[in-house]
Amino acid sequence: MSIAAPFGLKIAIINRAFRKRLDEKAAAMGLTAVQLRILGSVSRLQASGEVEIHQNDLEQIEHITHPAMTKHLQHLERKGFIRCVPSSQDRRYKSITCTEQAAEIYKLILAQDAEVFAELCRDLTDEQQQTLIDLADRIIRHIDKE
Amino acid sequence: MSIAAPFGLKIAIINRAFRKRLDEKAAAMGLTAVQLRILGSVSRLQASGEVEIHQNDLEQIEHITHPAMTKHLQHLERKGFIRCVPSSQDRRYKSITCTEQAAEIYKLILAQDAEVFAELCRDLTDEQQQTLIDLADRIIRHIDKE
DNA sequence: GGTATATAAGTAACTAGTTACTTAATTCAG
DNA sequence: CTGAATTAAGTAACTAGTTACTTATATACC
Repeated sequence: MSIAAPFGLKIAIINRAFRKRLDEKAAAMGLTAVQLRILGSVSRLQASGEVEIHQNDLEQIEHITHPAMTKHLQHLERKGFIRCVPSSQDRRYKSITCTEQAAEIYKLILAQDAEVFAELCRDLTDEQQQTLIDLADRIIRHIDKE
Repeated sequence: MSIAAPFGLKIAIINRAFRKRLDEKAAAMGLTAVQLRILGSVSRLQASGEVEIHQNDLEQIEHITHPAMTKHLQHLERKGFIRCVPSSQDRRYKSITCTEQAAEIYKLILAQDAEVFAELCRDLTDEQQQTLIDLADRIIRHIDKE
């Protein structure tokens, strides 16, 4: 039944399955999958010594549009995971920082994402899993070219 | 940048890119990508001689939850693409039929999905494209097992 | 026949995403 | 130095998806 389906549907099905499983793990922190992933990116950039993190940067990393990211950051700020202040250099930018409780969260999100991946791809060999990742990367590179 | 990203993010990025492109094609008929896909499933079931099509069946095919499907069908009915009547056998079910204008739409959605697939996977060989489809099918089979 | 259970569908309230538009700060041309 | 173009962020209104709950019909057991 799923086998004859259009590819767009297959991607949508896998995407929903992935998010559902990650949502369950993220709920333990009072977050959703997407919020946790964004928080992870802030955490990683901060740990890597980035001078200032802007909403703009996160939009490019997550491939999310402006209004969506605005809402995610408002949720994260309201829950006390991040803090946003206008940049002193250019007051159009807002400078985003993690609070202490979120400092090393990027390790957690990476681990949990890997768990869900392993769960969904249990029927695939290690080699097939790596092939899948490579193919996905190639498609994303193509998307980024445009 | 995308290369080091968690796999869940990669799937989400590809899913959004796919839906955006399909949305643009579907807009020519006054529909969204998801609505067009559901209409295609109704059309295909009807053409294959299914006795009665229920909301239930469509939810399983599309892997969509009940409330989401309820809204999609309401949109499709309001726009005149489908018609819903209570089944005479069991009045809990609603029996869904395409109007004439939607009769062979499943061919259109298949063609447009294939176009978007080809566009996104332009940098992949035919063999790699087939591998991708096979791996996706295997993951979906695993999801269905649960 | 009458009550308990199961099942199809609908509703409420929420997060996630989109396009189109507005606001505010900066930059650059004259 | 002023005014136009650029750019970061926010808002409005919408579709898409979720969980949790309600309603209504049908079945099954007594």
